[in-house]
Amino acid sequence: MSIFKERTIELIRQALPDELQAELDLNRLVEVPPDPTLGDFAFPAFSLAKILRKAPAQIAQDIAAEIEKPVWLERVAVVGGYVNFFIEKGQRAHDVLTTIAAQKESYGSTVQDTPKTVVIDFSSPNIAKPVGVALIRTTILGHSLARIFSFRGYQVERVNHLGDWGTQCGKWIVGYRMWGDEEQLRLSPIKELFRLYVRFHKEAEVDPALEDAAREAFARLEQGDPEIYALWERFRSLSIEEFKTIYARMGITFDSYNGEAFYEDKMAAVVSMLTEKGLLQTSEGAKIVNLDDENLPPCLIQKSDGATLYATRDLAAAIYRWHTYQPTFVLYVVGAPQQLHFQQVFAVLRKAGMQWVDRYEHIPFGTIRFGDQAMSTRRGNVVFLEDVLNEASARALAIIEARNPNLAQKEQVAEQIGIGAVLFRFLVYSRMKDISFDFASALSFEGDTGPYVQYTYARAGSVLRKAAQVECNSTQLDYAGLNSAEEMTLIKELERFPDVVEAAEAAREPAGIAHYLLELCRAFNGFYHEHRVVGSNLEAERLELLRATRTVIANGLFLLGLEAPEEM
RNA sequence: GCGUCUGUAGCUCAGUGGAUAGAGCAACUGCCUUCUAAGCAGUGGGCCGCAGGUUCGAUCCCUGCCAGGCGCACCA
Repeated sequence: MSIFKERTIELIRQALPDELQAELDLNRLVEVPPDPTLGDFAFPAFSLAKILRKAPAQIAQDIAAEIEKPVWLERVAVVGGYVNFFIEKGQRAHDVLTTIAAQKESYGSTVQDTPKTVVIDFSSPNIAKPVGVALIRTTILGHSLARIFSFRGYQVERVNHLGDWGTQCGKWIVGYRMWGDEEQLRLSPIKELFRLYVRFHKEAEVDPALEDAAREAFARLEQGDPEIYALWERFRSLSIEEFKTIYARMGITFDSYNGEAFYEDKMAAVVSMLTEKGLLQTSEGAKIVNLDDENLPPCLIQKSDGATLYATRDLAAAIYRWHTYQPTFVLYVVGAPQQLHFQQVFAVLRKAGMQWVDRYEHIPFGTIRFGDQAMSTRRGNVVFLEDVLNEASARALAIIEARNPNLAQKEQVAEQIGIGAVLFRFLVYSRMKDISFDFASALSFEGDTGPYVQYTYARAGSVLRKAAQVECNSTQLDYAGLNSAEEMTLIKELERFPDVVEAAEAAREPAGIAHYLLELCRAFNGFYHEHRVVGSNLEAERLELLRATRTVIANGLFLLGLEAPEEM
């Protein structure tokens, strides 16, 4: 928790009647007043009125009278039913800035005595389909969540549950044999496989026999036909290689690429386990688990032709992950349309007596639209992640050429900014919101954007470089001097970063960190505009403020998966 | 029909059981001989979808309704 909120809560607790000290959730009750002139923290006494049978204003008076003022507290004021706390400014500046200076890249992080494991299943592309914008959201969200949980002291296992099995594999095998372009496959495997996928569906509309051919090809793959298997394996590894290069541009790595093919030989065990527990029923020729008592539609386990299904694979994966990782949490970062699917899978496991499924969570997110149409892979109506990144990077480079043509390593910085803009754009919305994708807003570098945050970081760094060339006029730090409105606003923002990280973990929601960074940067830029650093009589203290701001921006950007360029 | 998510400024979105509801974009106006103007400051702009209820207090919690998205058996 942030430094002074914690101290204020402790102070209030001691001032309360004994019987209330334990039961009140002060962390929830204590708030920051809407106007800083009212105080730094406030305790509303209204909720105690009924319990104590006294007027809120009287209770507030009583609490204020009980408080023994520590050195860090400037004063306490009672306004109506509120007890308002004013923190001593110099003390606050000192404690916040020295804490950040000491903790640096670990400021805001948590150490766990015995590290708990969290498995995060994200990105998980279907390798026969392209990395469209829909896939961007799970990839970016999952990556950020992985960093947040890691920062919060968890051992994180990043799992890419590849869609590398199923009848669509038969489609690319058939497609490749009929229209495949070997050259293109080497150059750009994902786009070539995508082209085959789209063409397959187009041709299959007039020639339904293609569907049969695909089914047959997949059946032969399952039987281990060496020629077909070699083809599949080649497509798979080419696709993974290309994914890895895109992931690398975004700083993403995985601990496992075990996907659907990996679980293929673990399906029979799931079916027999469900049979043994008497959960499997036959309905219309298919094997199902009835979930009436959970108020859910039945979960389909096996098709009438004997083939297993999506749910079966997820059951196998869930069981495997439990035994492999003994996780505290398993997070599935998968779109909101699949909420029912996960409810069903989790319900089946619960019925099978696997109580550990309570640790499993679906982390849903809203749909991405392009214009007013939903993405449709089959129609080829997609935007490639790679093209978005390339475009973003190119636009960033153009801006650098126009504004800062002498910048060193322009291409690298442009990549950081362009990709930063895309990542930030996708993280700044609450994950449940549907978002409408358009290049104009995704590639905007002004206002509430990643580049704005990166720019603020670079700008502060520029002042530090400038200061290094100037004689420092003060060695004795006097934090009490940092008492202007702009400085206090900035210090308060810096102070609350640990709370923001904690909330982001609890809600599985990186958007809070993105919004926090925007506010932090606004606070910094307000300060920057109003106060001179280099050559001022508070130079040393303000440099500390700059360093702390840069530390927190860097930590926050890291949690979102963005780079923090030194210069831009 | 059932379930679920969303509904806040012209647009895109924050926000919280509490004291006057906030940003960005767009529009208009200022600010670069001074540490990066990818910036800062200002102006205008709101039945917080509608109606009840709980509460000292609701934009926030509950119920109903309206609008939109998504899902609901052999795809994943």
